[in-house]
Amino acid sequence: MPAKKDSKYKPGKIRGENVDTIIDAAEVEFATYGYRGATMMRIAERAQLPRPNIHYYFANKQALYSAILERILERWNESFDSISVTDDPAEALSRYIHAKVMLSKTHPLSSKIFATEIIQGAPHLDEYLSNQHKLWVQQHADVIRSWVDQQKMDPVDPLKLIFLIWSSTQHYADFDYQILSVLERKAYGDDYFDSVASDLSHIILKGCGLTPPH
Amino acid sequence: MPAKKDSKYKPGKIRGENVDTIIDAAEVEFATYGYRGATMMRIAERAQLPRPNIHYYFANKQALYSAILERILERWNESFDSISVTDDPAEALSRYIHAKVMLSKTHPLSSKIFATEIIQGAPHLDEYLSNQHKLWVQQHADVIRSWVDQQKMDPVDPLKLIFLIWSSTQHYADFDYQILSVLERKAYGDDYFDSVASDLSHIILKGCGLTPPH
DNA sequence: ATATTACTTGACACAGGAGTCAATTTTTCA
DNA sequence: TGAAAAATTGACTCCTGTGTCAAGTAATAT
Repeated sequence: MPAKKDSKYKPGKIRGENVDTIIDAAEVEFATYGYRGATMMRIAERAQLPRPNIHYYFANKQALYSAILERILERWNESFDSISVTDDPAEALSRYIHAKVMLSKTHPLSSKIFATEIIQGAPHLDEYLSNQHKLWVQQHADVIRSWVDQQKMDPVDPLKLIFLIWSSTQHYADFDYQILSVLERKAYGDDYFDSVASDLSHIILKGCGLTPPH
Repeated sequence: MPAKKDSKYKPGKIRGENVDTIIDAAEVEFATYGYRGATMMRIAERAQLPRPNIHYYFANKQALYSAILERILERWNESFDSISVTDDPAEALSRYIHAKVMLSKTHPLSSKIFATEIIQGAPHLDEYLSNQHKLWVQQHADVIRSWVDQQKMDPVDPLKLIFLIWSSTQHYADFDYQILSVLERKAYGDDYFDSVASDLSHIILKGCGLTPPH
């Protein structure tokens, strides 16, 4: 186990850099092969480090994977200011959709790792799903329900609306290969995600009886 | 290589049964661990057959996986009657959404395997994506475009509408663990998928300026 | 009944991958 | 500059998983 506690020596500039390099390499690997399919060997190659060096920073594959999941969940939490009962639904939903689409743009690997994890039964996210995550959903569903009660929008099922937003926005990160194949492109264009956000907002908001802001 | 050509002996009742058992077992395994993470050993255990027996029917892991992908694509193709320019958009889209939701209900494992395959870069579906699949999408996008041109619906981007329908419907198969965790259930209720189909239809059709049929 | 083919299965060889360790080099700071 | 901690890395062990093979048993057709 590498140093982490009190020591009169610098805990690490090198450490920080290497940890980042390793995590970046591992994200690609885990997104491409899933947890079981990923190998420490390929992660080491991608990071351009000898394999034992990876084990110097992360005791084992599981620890490395956990570190990555943690980083993903942190980002998720940071990225979303909560919505509230007094918000304008059109405004709030539109912003949320935009934020989710931008996450797909900026962190597609995170989205893929998370998606794979869920598809495969969330073996490493059980606890998160049934605690933090469930709470988040319930709170936000409550807000949507209150908007419905205030007749600010059509009587849609709040959970299904949340699932609709998640699925349609994450799709552009998770299924990028399929989409790019259809588009006959190698990569998304510069402002493709902007158009996705605005098109999705249009359909979803209008579908809920709301008028997209400005 | 097992017999397949002319032989005066029965090619196999036993064969048929075993192949089915193996494929069923393998679907669970591939959906749960992805191609690389899956092991022939666990597939054999699930199928309750000795491992070499699996190799008697499928030369190797790749062959078994290919057989499964093929079966999935066949089902996909069977399940969808094409839509056409003269169809009523509301009718046609609503039917398509319903059909896709029902595929999520009846074949969640197929959906997960397909999703994982795409997320990981479609290494085994390259050819399908850039041929058959691309054609299908282009044809259907053309129909939607013609509906737009005929002013039968709002001027939505046909591709983004197709992606929206795919993502929102497949989500209930692929992300079942997440959804069930939020719903605090062990499995979907009997008519949950019906409500999904109708709620999604409502939002998406209305979002495109259409009125849901009946 | 028997020859022929289909199917079964234990035992093996081999490769890939995880994790360890000890010896060494580099960095740090007093 | 030198002692201590951090970081690197080659070499090793052990395990899991794939695919093969040969010797067997069961099914089938004449």
